[in-house]
Amino acid sequence: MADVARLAGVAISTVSRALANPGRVNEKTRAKINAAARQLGYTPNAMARGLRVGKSNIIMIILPGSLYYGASQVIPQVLQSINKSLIQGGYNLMIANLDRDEISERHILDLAFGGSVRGAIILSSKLPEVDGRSLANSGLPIVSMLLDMSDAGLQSVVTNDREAVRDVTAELIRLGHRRFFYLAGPEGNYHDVERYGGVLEALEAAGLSEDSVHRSGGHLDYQHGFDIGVQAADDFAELTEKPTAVIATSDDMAISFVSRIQRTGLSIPGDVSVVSFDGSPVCEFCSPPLSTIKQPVEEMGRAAVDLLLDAIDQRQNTAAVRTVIRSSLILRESIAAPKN
Amino acid sequence: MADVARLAGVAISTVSRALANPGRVNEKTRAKINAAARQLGYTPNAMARGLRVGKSNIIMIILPGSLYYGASQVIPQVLQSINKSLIQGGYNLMIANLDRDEISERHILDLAFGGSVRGAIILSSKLPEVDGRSLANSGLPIVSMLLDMSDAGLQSVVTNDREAVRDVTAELIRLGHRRFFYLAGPEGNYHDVERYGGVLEALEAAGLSEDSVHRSGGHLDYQHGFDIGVQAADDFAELTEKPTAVIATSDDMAISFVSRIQRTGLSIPGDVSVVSFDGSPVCEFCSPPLSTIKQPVEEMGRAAVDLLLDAIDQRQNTAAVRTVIRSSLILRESIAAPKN
DNA sequence: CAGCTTATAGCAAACGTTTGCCAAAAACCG
DNA sequence: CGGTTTTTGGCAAACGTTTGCTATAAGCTG
Repeated sequence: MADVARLAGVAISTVSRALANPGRVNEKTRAKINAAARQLGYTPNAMARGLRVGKSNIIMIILPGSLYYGASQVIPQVLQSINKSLIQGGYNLMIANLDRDEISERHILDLAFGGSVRGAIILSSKLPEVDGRSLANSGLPIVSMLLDMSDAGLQSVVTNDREAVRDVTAELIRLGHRRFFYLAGPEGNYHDVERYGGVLEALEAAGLSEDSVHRSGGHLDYQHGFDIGVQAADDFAELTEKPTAVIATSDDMAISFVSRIQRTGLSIPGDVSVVSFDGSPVCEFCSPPLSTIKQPVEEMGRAAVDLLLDAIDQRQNTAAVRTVIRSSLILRESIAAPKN
Repeated sequence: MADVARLAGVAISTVSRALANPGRVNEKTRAKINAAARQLGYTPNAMARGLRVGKSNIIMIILPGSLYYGASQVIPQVLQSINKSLIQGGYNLMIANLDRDEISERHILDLAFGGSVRGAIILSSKLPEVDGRSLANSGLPIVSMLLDMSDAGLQSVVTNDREAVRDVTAELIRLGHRRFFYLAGPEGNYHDVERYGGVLEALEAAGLSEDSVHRSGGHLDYQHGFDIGVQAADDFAELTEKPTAVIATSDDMAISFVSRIQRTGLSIPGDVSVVSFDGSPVCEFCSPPLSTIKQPVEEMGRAAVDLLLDAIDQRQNTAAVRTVIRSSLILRESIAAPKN
C-alpha cells in the first residue's frame, strides 16, 4: 500500500480510503490511485483489514459430520445455493464439520471465538459447547437450516415436513390405502419426528389407528440411505399382511427399497405405492418414476443467507424466528389406488 | 491475551509462546497459562496471528461454476474427502466458484493475492487471470484434481480415464459388440477428450473403424447430466441401424438414457448394453443395475491434499507432476453379449 | 561459593490495514 | 477580496498477535 501511495503521490491513508471508502476521496486522485494499484498488481491484505476492522468476511456452514454429503441428496444443493447467495453479499463460505468428538467442537469454537468467521449457518441439532465456551453465546449471528432450532433461540429456516407428509398420507388414504409402511431415518431426529408425526396426524384424521403403520429403519443415519432401503425390504418381506403404501423419508432409501422389493416379484404401484422425501432429480428416471416431496432447498438456502446477513447488519430481525418454506409434492407413477 | 498474561502473572510474550510454541516455555508456567486462558475463555485471534506470521490456514477449492455440484455425483464426494484430509492437517476449506465472468476471476485472485488463503485445489481447466495478476504466478501452491493440468506446470491428480474407457470398450468388443453409441459430456473438455480417445483406441486395436461409434451429446455440461441422457435417447431413436452398446460419460446421463429407451420397448442388456462413468451408488439400484466405472474420488482427494500440504511445507516435490489413481470397473447386469 | 552455561521470561518492534482527528486547500459567499 | 464553509489529504494510533534480542534466574562445575 505504501508503494501504491508513493507511486500515486499521495499518503497511505488516502489510498486506503480510495480503495475501501469510495466518496471520501476526490474522483481524480482516486483514478490515479487505482491506476497505480493496477500497475503494481496490488491487492489489499484481507487479514490486516480484518484485524483492523475486527470483522471477517467468512461465513461458516456447520455440517453434521456423520452426514455424508456425498450421499445425501440435499446437502450439495444447500451448499451450492448458500454459496451463491453469500458471494453476492461479498462473503465467502467455509465448511466446518461437527462430528461427535470434542476435537471438532473445539475446532468450530476456535473458528467462532478466534474472529475467523462472521456468522454461521448450522445444519446440525447440536450446538458446540466445551470448556464454558459455547457457540450460542459467541455473539456470532447464527441461523439454523433444515432443522427447527427456534427453541434454542436460533432463527430457523425449515420446510413444512409434517404438513407435507400428512398431506401425502391423506392422499394415499383417499386412494384407499389402509396399511402403511414407514421408512424412518435416524430415530428421534427432528425430521423423523416431524415426518412420522405427519403420518400419524393423517391416520388419526381418517379415524385409523396407529397400528396401521409399520415403522422400519431408524437405526442408521441418512448417510446410509441406500442401506436403510435394503434392510427395510427384508423387513417388508417378513410381514404377513403386507402394507399397500410406503412412505420413505429420503429418496435414497426409497430407491433401494423399490429395487429390492421389485426383485421379489412385487410391482409398483400395482402391489405397493411408494412416495419419498427430498425431490432429487433421479426420481424421475426410476422405474416406475417415483413420487417425491420436493424440498425447496434453493429457496431455503437463500432465505437462510438473507436472515444471516440481516442479523450481521443489525437490521432488526422483526421477522418470525421460524421461517417455513413449503415443500411440494411431485406426483409420479409410483402411486396408485390399492388393488382391491 | 493481555488479560491471560495478567491473570497468570507472566508477560504477554510468554503466553503467546506457551500457546503456540510448546517447549519454549516451562511446563509449570505453561499449565498456569492454560488454566488462565480456559478460565477467561480466551481464544487466540486467527487474523492477528495470520497477519503477523504472514500465513493463513485456509485452503480454497476452486470449482467450475457451471458445474452444478448438487447434480454432479462426484463433486460432493470430492469436497467431503478433501475437507476431511485438510482438517487433519489443521487447515480449513473455503469454497470458491470460478464462473465465466470476470467478477469471479477477480474474486479468486483477490483471495489468492490478499493473503486469505494458503493454497488451492482447482477443479477447473481455466486459471483465473486478469489485469496482469494470474493465479499461476501468485506464488500460491496449487494442485489440480480430476483434470490433468501438468502441462501448465500444476501437480495434477487424475484417474486413468482413457485407459479405463479403453478397457471397458475392449471388453464390449470381446463380447461381440460392433456398433457403439458414445454419450458425450461437454465437448473438448479434458474428460471428453480422454474418454472418447479411449473408445477410439479400443476400436483401432480391434481393427474397427471410427464409424462404428456414434457420438451423441457434447453441447451441455455435466450439470445437465439427466438432460443429456434424455436428448441422447431421442437421438438414438432416430438411428436406423441401432448400436448394441452404449458408453456414457456420467452415471446421470446413463440413468436417464436407460429410462427413456426402455420406454420405447428396448430392453437392457437384451437389446442394448450400457456402461457409464463415475461409480455413484445409485447405479446398483437401477433396473437393471448399471455397470459403471468407479472413480476413486476419496483417494484422489486425499492425494491432492497430501501434495498440496507437501508443497506448502516446501517438502521437495520430487514426485511426478502427474499422479494417476486407477478407476475400477464395477460390472453389473447392464452388460451382456449382443443378441445374435 | 564464584564463575560459568543454559533455560526461561520480558521488551518492543513489527505485520498491513483503517480511521479519528487535524491541517491544508479549495470552493463559496457577501 | 477577506471570511467562512466544505472538501480532501496526512499523521499517527490502533487492531492482537509473534519473535529477535536482551535480561534475568536457575543450574552446574570445580
